[in-house]
Amino acid sequence: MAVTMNDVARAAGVSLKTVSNVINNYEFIRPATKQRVLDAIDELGYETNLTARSLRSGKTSMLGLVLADLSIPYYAELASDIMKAAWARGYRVLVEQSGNEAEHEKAALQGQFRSLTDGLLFIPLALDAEQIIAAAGKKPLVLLGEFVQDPRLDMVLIQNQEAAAAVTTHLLAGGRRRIAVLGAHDGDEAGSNGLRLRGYRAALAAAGVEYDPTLVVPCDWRRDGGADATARLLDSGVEFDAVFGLNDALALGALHELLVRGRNVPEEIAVAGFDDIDESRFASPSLTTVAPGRAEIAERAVELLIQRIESKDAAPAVQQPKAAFELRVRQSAP
Amino acid sequence: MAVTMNDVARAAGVSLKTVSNVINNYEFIRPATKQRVLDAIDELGYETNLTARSLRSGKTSMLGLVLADLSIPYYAELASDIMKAAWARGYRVLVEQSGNEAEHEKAALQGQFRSLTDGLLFIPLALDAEQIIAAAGKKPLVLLGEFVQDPRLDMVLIQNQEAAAAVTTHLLAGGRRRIAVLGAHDGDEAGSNGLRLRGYRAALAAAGVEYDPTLVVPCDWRRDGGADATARLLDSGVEFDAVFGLNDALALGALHELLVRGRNVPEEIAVAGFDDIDESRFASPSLTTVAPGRAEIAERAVELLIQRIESKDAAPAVQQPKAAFELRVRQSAP
DNA sequence: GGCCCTATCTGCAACGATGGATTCGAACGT
DNA sequence: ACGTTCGAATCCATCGTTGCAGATAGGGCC
Repeated sequence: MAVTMNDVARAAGVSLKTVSNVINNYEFIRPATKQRVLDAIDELGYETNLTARSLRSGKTSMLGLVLADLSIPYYAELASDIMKAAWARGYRVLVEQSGNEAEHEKAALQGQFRSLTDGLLFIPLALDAEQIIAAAGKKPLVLLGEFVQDPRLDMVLIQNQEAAAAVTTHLLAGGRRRIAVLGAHDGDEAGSNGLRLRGYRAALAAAGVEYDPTLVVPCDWRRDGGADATARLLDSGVEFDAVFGLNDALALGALHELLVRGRNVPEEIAVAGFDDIDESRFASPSLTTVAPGRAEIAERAVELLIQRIESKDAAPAVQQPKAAFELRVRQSAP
Repeated sequence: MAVTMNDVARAAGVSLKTVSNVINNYEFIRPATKQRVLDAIDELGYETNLTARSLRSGKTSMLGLVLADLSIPYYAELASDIMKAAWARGYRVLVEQSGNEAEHEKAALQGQFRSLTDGLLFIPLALDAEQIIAAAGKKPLVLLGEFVQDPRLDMVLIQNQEAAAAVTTHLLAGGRRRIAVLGAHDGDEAGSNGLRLRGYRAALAAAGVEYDPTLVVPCDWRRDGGADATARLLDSGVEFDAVFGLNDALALGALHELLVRGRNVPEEIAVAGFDDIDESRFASPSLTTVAPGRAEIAERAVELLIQRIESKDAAPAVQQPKAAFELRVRQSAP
């Protein structure tokens, strides 16, 4: 049915191995022979069977990418960047959605599906460092951005704490003193929520503003989570003059709820987010946020993973410099 | 290095084939034997090598999905749905971004990468039916939603024309008479732009409103495309009392530009879109749009493709009923 | 001229699984 | 009692490539 190397070899009057050599750019082939093989390939419409190649060579040229859900804009945009970066280096990306559930994350780390990839990019949300190390197989693994550090794991970090502090400082500079935080729990330590909350507190402390736990509202990191949390906050009667969503979706949900309730943004209440997804630029009012260096993270993570795959030396996790972040001041918090 | 079936067989004291039989749930195996094999698998941490299985069985259990770019919310949400539908049926999805370029689409249809998948889901944007038929290989192929019909191809359609007509009719019912259209070219016929434009014209005609080509503004189907087009429209001095973005991104870009320019939405100018992406619900004002039945499309397309893969009969493209659409009336065009 | 080297091409054996035929008893029917 | 059937496990070939080791033939060197 399918055309194989054997068919090409027969058509070109050479051995199967020579066809293989041509395809793999083996150095010592007479130009005439090479041309004959290429012609035969063309004529028969031969295509390499990547499955067979993988089995024999032990490489799949695919990277796994585990994230919560593609319908979340930040992950979708990050996935897009990662796919482009991988593609440019001759790798494809197999995406797996964990739905933010520990079971799925664990399954993705161990699962059969790993035998289809040469390495894994992982955005952990439910698992902590210990669990990841326990569950991880022996193939290269690079963690992305959203996590606490651990010297035993390779990871590409964003400046969660510093960037969150920058946002908070910006809000403080605008005269805000009662800044609500959406998406964290008072006491969170690990994970991006913990780190961003820490940044918030550090900025408050630096400005001599007292930290008030009643301003910290836990919720899902999604638009409706942000809207609900804001509604609860308004209903509870807690006073606040700014909202910091720990990601843009939260901030946009909050923004929506505030406007629905007739609050003026930013005059009465300022709103800021974290991520700088494309949508934020076009919100009304446009959303002040911080860009964590998404493109850079994607590039670095892919680069690091491929390096681990291709060089056999299992070097211990090198401390990567963190990606540069950039505050984007827009209308919602000028 | 990796544990193979052979190792398991040795450990369990059975033949390699018996291990294979256990894994594939072969009916006639003594419970005791089965248990011994399972124990051995567990103990050795054996994992099936999917590459080898694919080579031998000729099936990869992967579906290809070609779309323009995951950073576009509609595609990201669709991809998410598709992956879930495929997953539920035991298939994985390998996403490929075409960037909306004919070359890339063609490459995706023919490329080596197809040897990694059992079939392809394809959202064509740059290629027309002829080109697709010419480029397509012999593996199953199902086209998604955004395209004109062709009896030679399998496809799952959305009601482009009807849904666009419904949006237009809604705007007309609100008293709007000068409805600008973003994202089409006067004269477009094929593709979703053509079909949606046709729906718009049909609705105008039904209401006895004259069609004015100066209200039709071509642009990229992205937020900034919509914003730019709106800016041009405003600058040109053409009068209009509503904007219909042929997708939500366009409408959201338009909404943003209108608000920046101080126009009242919806009092002065109503805005409506097409797709009902999650973001639209949370825009301010929230966006009136039409949901084309995304979940249904995803489900149907996956189902159809898998059916084609698993039943060898190459039945000619059955005319699928189109997915049901639903108008979502919100603040931007009440 | 004999020897080694280099360029060019070939053959064999894997990679790790599955399909199909086959073997070997034990149970069954008459 | 003996052929038949059926459950349970085994054996062999095979999927389409690539790695590694040959094989062959000119050419240059001494």
